[in-house]
Amino acid sequence: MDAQLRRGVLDVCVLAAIKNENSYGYKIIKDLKPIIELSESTLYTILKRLEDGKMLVVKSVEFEGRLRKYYHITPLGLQRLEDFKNEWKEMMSIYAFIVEADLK
Amino acid sequence: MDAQLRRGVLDVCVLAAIKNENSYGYKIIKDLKPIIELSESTLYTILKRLEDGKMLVVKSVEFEGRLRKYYHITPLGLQRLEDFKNEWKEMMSIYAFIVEADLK
DNA sequence: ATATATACCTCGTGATATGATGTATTCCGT
DNA sequence: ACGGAATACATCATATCACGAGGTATATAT
Repeated sequence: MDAQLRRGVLDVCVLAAIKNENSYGYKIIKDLKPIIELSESTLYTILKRLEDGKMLVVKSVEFEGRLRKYYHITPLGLQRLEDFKNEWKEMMSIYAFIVEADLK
Repeated sequence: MDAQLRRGVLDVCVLAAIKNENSYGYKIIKDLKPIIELSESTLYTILKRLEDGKMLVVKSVEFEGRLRKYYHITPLGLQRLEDFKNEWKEMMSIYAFIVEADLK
């Protein structure tokens, strides 16, 4: 898939992945694998950015002797998902224009 | 609209804008205005990139005393539009995942 | 023992959109 | 005749971003 197109949805995919349950890095990658593949370096960059933007909060939990960072979505993160749905409508009309131009 | 989302379609919008008639910078911006707004600096960057990628060719034409650069799409540019349509299908399933997560 | 899976992190690089800025001509209202 | 808006092109610096390469450490399976 086109790199640029990916960028538009990566953040939102990560938010969607933690929406219903607190998850952690390694699990997010595995959960998203059937939808969209992303490397660890990419994910951690995104998680950091989402944290800076206060769209999620992090909680370190001891698990089998090692630390595991659980990510929990915030109201701002939920808002981002809502915004995305509206942005998608705009995207659909742009897509319509492109396909229409293609039919002429 | 989200900046990242834009980036995924800007190139393709420009290609779509010149698909049916040779157009030039200033006109492309005006034509795309109802669909997606972009500044001159953005457009010329994109046009340069598309030219480098051989997705369009440029032809300078004298028009009312000044030079006007007409952009014409190439087979590679048309292919890019086709590819985009396939990529869009992937995007739709990603979107479905995001909305689905939102409903749970 | 060794490899694989789990789990985290950082750094450098290349690609990108955009605002700011510059140049030059034509058109239009007063 | 004058001034500003529209037309038309271009470049540069900046900030943002995904990602590969590399690093650390433990648990589990072969």
